[in-house]
Amino acid sequence: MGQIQSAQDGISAWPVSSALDTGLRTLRAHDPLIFEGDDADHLYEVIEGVIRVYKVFYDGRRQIMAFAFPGDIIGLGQADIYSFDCDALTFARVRTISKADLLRTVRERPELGAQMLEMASREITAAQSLSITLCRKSAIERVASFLCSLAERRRDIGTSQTLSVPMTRADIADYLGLTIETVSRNITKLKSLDVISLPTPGTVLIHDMKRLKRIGDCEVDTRAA
Amino acid sequence: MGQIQSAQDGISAWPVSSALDTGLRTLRAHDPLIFEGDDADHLYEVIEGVIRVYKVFYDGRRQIMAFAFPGDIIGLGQADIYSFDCDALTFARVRTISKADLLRTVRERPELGAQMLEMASREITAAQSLSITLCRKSAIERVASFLCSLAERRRDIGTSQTLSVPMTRADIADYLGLTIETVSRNITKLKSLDVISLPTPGTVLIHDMKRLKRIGDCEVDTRAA
DNA sequence: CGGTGTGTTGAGGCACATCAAGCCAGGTGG
DNA sequence: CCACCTGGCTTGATGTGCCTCAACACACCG
Repeated sequence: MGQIQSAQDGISAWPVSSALDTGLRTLRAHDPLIFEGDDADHLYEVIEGVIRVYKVFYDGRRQIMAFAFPGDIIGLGQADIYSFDCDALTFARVRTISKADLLRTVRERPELGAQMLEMASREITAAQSLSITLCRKSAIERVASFLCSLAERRRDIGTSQTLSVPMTRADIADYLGLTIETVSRNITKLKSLDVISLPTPGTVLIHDMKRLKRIGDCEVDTRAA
Repeated sequence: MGQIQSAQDGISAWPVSSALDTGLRTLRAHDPLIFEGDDADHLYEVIEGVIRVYKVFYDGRRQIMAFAFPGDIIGLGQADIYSFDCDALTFARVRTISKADLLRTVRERPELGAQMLEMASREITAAQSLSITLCRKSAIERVASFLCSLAERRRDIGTSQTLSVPMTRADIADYLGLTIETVSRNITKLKSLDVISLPTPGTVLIHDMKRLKRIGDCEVDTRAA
């Protein structure tokens, strides 16, 4: 249970890995993958499961910077040492890619460099849109846009769909810059607005995708009861 | 007045531009450089002055995503069209770089691709740290870390230094996700803590760099009077 | 001289944090 | 079997940091 669909787009969305000597690694839930300060000599491509990328502060507060799903690459924005911690949210498999190998290969096949730049571009866009989410949006807008972005990763966009949400309220809170209580209250609010329901724990049923998206994009005034 | 030091590291920190057919463009304060939705066919390297990168929302609110200083590249994270607006904060000069030319050149000289990836990496790091600033920090911590990051761009880090701050309170507020009043109040608070002073408008004198940095890094409890 | 843009300061309100209590499911041990 | 604990989640009461609204100081300019 709680297991994310394995890469539905086939073996790997990222052609670089197929041109390289790569390894595989299997993680159980909560197994660590990267510690902040480690030598950043590898990239990781998520094959199955969900990986949690986060920073812990001196005072114990935690900012989750990303949930990495199958097809995502971890470590692109890292120079010599990693600036974050990283562990498995669920059972997961990742492909390990040596950065040294990768750079050598890119030298031989420049077109792969463009691919990597594109991946990096996407990561920049993601980080910037997270900035905006965290700064400009109200609590309910953050929760709504979080659910939307989960749904969008599942490709099959319709008006109604069920969504596996393997992360706890604490994970969501630390990703959205809220407390678990506020996350919980706003999920309840979305329920009472008939936009979603929770058939089982760890599952969200989206009734009205368009409305959820409008709320997440700040196009709805949700202050009324 | 209000003019930022021109690139003190010489002609260009970015070797790519020297290998390419590039153009130059001069902007007066408030001249636009990029409109959201434009074809993203160029990158821009700031030579002199400060460029403001921002998004405007349907409701008129504005999020400044970056202030670009000499040596910075604008447009790296953009696919086919720009997703932001961009104008000059001060008098500025930028080098225009055709993306098509650039890609062609990278194909011939793969080592430039690695350079670009590094630039992209830096941008990812910047965007992520902005996320954290916006989400985890109190108002005074945001203002302090903003001043610190301005000071760090000036390289010469000591315990005391004067800083040219060419942006208005509104710019700072829209960068930090605060209101102009809150920015003003917290600058006053930093003054009354004897960490900074304002010799003239547009100039900040940092008395205690270490303390400012500690505040910006959330290592100080500033709730007491 | 009034008009405009920028910055500062004060009073009050609101959204979210904090503190606290309780529900439910699952596990463990008597 | 029940008693008890634990972890995840929800809900309520209260506090607080920042926003909102408002007034004013100051420089610049036609």
